[in-house]
Formats: sequence, structure tokens, C-alpha cells
Amino acid sequence: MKQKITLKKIAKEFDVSISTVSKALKDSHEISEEVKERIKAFAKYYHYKPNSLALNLRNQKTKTIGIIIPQIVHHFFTKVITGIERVANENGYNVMICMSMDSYEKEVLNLDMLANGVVDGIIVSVAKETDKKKDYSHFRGLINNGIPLVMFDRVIDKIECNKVITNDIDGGHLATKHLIDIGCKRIAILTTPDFVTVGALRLEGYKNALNNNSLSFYENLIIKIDEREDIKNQVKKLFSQDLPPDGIFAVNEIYAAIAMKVANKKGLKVPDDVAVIGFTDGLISQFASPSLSTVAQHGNHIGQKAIELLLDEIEFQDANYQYRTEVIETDIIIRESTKKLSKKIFN
Amino acid sequence: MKQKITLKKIAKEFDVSISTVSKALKDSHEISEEVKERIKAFAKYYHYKPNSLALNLRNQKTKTIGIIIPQIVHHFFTKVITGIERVANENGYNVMICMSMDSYEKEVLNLDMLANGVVDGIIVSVAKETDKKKDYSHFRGLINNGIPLVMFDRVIDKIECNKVITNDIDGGHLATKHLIDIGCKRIAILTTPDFVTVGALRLEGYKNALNNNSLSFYENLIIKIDEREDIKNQVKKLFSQDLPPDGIFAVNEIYAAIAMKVANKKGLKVPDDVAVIGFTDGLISQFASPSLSTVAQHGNHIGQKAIELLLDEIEFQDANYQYRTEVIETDIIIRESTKKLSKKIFN
DNA sequence: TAATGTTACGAAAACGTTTTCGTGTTGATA
DNA sequence: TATCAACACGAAAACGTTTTCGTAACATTA
Repeated sequence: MKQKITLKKIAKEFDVSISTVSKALKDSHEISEEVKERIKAFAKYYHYKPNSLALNLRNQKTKTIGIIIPQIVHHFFTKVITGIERVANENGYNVMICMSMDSYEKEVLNLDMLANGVVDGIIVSVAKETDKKKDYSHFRGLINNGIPLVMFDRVIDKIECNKVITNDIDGGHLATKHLIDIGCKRIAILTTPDFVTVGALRLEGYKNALNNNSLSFYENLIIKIDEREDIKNQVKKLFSQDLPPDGIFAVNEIYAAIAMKVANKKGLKVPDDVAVIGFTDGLISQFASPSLSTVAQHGNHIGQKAIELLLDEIEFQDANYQYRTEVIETDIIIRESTKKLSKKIFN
Repeated sequence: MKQKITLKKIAKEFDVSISTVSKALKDSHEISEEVKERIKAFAKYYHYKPNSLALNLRNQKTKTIGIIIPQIVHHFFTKVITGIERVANENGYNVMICMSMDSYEKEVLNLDMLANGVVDGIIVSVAKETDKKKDYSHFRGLINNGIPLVMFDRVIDKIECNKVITNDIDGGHLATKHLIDIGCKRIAILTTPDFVTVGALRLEGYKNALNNNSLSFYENLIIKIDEREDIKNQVKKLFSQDLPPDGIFAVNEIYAAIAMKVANKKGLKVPDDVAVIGFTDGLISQFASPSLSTVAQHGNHIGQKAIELLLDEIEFQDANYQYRTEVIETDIIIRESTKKLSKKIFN
């Protein structure tokens, strides 16, 4: 185990002071050309690199940013992370990733840890449990301590900070409108309980679309999935009604995939008997068969915006910094699961 | 922006020395009960926490471990990370995640950065480009510097360090044997180019299984996918042969999903006309329809073993540490894409 | 010649902590 | 009363860096 080379060791080698070495390596004009040459050559030969830990302490910053996400096994979050990582690296920052597992307690723990000098700023998508509990004091504490914070996707209205959100209402509207356009009359929605904000917003978009197109609204076509129970069974209820849906809007790709499976089991063809559209353009949507139409939320772009806002705030010197909320628009991706135009036209 | 409370500030408050405060907070016997009481109360009131940066410098360690993976948008890697994170957190460590994007250059950059005091140890799955290039000097440098290193999944035989690998040969054998068991006679494999070690090993398992069961081996049923080209087109070649396969073993779930889609397009039914089995139990496999049989590699478990080995090495004091290689066995998960037993039996 | 300027370097503080060692004060013991 | 231990605390080094300020030696100018 070789010992790392330090300024002190170089100084001893040349019998000069540490300051001289430091200045020489920074090519300071205070040091004679000859001494600089020799010190630089020596340092290069031994691969000298300033110790990050010492720099962190000295500069009171770490060039690291923290990310707290509920789960990493979601395609959307991995996209966001990829976007963050790229821009962070380009700006000389590293990322530290923590998972809250959707637990309030883990979120608080992670936040505490990161806040303690470990990172220069934090990007977070809040845990479901926190959303439910409505206890936001840990975020307030963070902001009071002057640590830059950016929220994305699952954000908290009551906390003042930079935010990047998906236009979930529009996304919900887009998806529903597409189903309407291809001729669906009885459109169901598979969404989350109300406390998950993004689910509630997509539901709102769904309702708007029905209203704007004067379609009737059926309470029993709205299924709020309780993930503690079996999801399939809850979806099945849709099809055991006297008038089953001819179109389904699922607020994420897992619900969409499950809807397709359940429909298949019931002997229904997608998209001919029932069209299905999801939310989030993940691997499941791309590789399902039939492939799933979906609303793309551009996770990469969201991540990129989030880190840009964060770096802005970190590097901002002035006292009167203005928080912003970036709204990332969605796009609809039409694949096989909603291609029933031809049939409807000839009906 | 509140200033953080430090030992120095507490010391000034009580007009004692910094050492006294430090000792008091550690409940040292050197300090009188009365002084300890007052200092502890004060510290608690102001939420004193030792500054991580200072501790890092003092202790020459960071309680952080680094992970370098090729891509994060792969279910397998997210599982591994989840496993690593959990155990790391349980032991008071944090994780810093870097992506090499399968690029040699980024891998070197990440390694350099992490090695410079940022982390206490590193877990890595090597980039495809490195595998191809066979330049491993950056890993050697790391080990020479005494930084604990664990490789997982994509490991390098020539580097001596702790390793956690999937039993890929067995996994390949398991998958192929299952296809044989359900009656397949002409079994194709969708694999990677040879320089991707795991692909080569799974191919080896495939060959073994054919041999052991005295099935003929057809060179044109082996497709080594070149990901720079269109994957679908390469898979299609399988079905345009005079004798198309009745079973397909894909070395990852994406190739498997694509195989199913291509088969569907050709009017073939899965599993009745052609059975398909994948590798890695990810979301695609679970939510595809028909759902995909697959070989589970237990990413969680791999991550857990990797971090256990790493922490072992980090905390090991003795000079003669012995490296280990843990082999994680695979399991076969049988779903709809290979359920053609009944048909074959009655044929 | 005296005052001033330039060059080339060193000393020391600062970041915040832990830990070793030293020391003044008290009380007990011989 | 001299000696010694116990007690309670402070000084300082150490981790590795950057940066401000000071200054000795020499050169230049009036």
C-alpha cells in the first residue's frame, strides 16, 4: 500500500516550505521559474493530486450533489438520474444517490446525512409516506440551513424552493383525449390514491378531457389502486361490470401492463376490444406486446433541468435569489395498444 | 442562512477549550459531571453534529463507498444497487454511484475521482469497452494504492480482487435444459459478441446442455447480436431459415422480448410454436404477455455479497488478506412463454 | 546615500475534529 | 509537612490544503 504523495512530502524533498510547493504547482508568479519547473516535474512524476478531503474542508464544499428518490427500480427515476449525472459531471460535480424506499423516516435520515456537509445541494422526489403524512419540517430545516434544494416530479407546494414538474394535468388530458379520438366512449382510469399528487393530477386531466368532449363520467370506471392489495384483482373489477370500458388510461406503465394482461385473460383483444394507454415511456411499454401507447414524461430532460436549477442556486451569490418552477411538457407516443382507428372508422 | 454550530462556538459560549467540549460530548471521564451536563444540553439544543468533512480528513476515511456501473437503466443493476445500498446503510456507509456508460474513458475518470480519497472502497462492473480493449491498468493502480475493490457480474479474471459473479454457465445450462425438457428440438440462442464475457459463458452453458442431451448443434441458430445495428432485423434471420427454431434462449430480457415480438409478427404463437426463455428477472419479463420464463440472477443478493466482501476488506487490519470469489447460483422462473408441456406430451 | 521597489520565499491561520500529553489544584496519606 | 495521586481541564499536533501577510536580499531610483 503506497502512501499518497502530499505537499508536505514534496516540500521536504526540496527542502522548501509547503506554501512554496502549493504556489509552484499553481504556477504562481511569486515562485522562480527554476523552482517551479523542478517541483512540477517531481509532482507529475509521482502523480500528485490535491487531497479531496482537505479541499472539501478548506473550501467548505464537496462538489457533490445528493439525490433522494423513492425507488431506483423505476425506469422514470433511472432516466432522471442519468440526466442529472451527465450535467453534473460536465460541471465537475459527482452525485450521491439515496433511496427513501417511500418511507418518511428514511427520507429524514438521508436528508440529515446529506445536509451535514456531505453535499453542496440536494435533488429530491418526495416519498409517498411523506406526501401522506404532510410533515415537511425536514425540508424546512434544510432550507433554513441554506442548503440548495430542488424537488422534482413529486413536489410539495407548500415548500418554497426550485421545482421541476411534469405537466401531469396536460398529460392526463392528452392520454384521455387520444382514447376519445380513436373512438372510445367508456374510458376507465387506473390511478393512485389521492394523496399521491401526480396520480390526482393525471385524474384531473382525465376528467377535463371527458368534460371538454362531453363524454359521460362514470364513478365506477375510476379505480384508485391500493398497492398493499393485489393489483390484478382490483383491475378485474373493471371488466366484471355490466358495461365494461372500451378504453383504459393507466397512470403508470405497470398498471397499463397489468390491465393488458387482465384483458387478455378475459378474452378481450387489445386494442380492438379495449384500448390501453399508459404513462411514462419505460422498457415495459416498449417491449410489451402489443407495445403500449403512453405519455412520455422525458425523465432525462427533467433531470437535466433539476441539476441546472440546483447548480444555478449553488453558484448564485446574491441574497435575493428567485425560486423557479419548471414545467416539462409531455408527449404522447402512439403504439399498438391504441391502434384501433381503422376499425372504428368502418363501424 | 444560519451558521452551523461547531465545537469552537460552544467552547466560546462556555469559555472553555475546544478539547473540553469535544470530551464532554463524548462523555469522557476527564470532564466533571456538571460541565458535561451543561455542554451536552447546549449542544442538543442547537442540534450540534460533528462536521463530516472534518471527520473525513481526520480519520482519513469517508464512510462512503463508490459504485461504478455501465448503465443504470437496467433492472439488474438497479437490483444490485438496492442490495448494496441497504447493507451499506445498515453499516453506516453511504453510496456514491457513477455510470461508465460502457466507456473505457469514463470508467478511468470515475475510478480516478473516487480513488482520490472520496470513498473507502469501490464496487464495479466493468464497461464493455474495457472488456474489449483489455486495458486494466486503472484497476491495477487502484489496488496498488491499497483501495479495496470488488468486481461483480462483469469481472476481470486477470485482476486479483474480491469478486461476485453469477454462475452464468449453469444459468445458460438451466435455461437450455428447460427448453429441452419441454420438448424443444431446435433451440436457438440470442447472445452477445464474444468479448462480453457473460454472454460467452451463457453460450457455453447452452452448448453444454445440448451436448449432454445429445441434441444437434446448429451454427446458424447462434445469433450474436451487434447492438450497433437494428436488433429486430438480426433476430428475424432466425425465422427466415428453412428449419426455424422451436425454442429460443435469449441471454437477456430485452432480446427475449424482441424475440417474442418478432415471432408474433411472423404469425408464430409463443409458447406453442416457439418457446422463449430469457435471462434476468426484470420488469419486462414479469409484465410481458405472455409473461417470460427467465433465469433469475438475484441481483439483490449479488449486491449484498459485494458490499459484504468490500466492508470485510475495508475493516480488515491484517496484512495477509485473502481475496474471495463468490458465485451466486441462478434459479429458473417458469412463466407462460415456455408452457407447452401439454401439447408436446400429446404429440 | 537613503529611500523605494522588486523578487522569492516562509510563517501562520483557517477549515473542524480527535487525541495525546502536560499541568495546576485539591485532597489524602505517611 | 512533604509526597503523591486523583481530578479537571488546556495546549497543541495532526489530517492536507490555500491564502494572506511578512520579510530578507537585492536592485533601482532620486
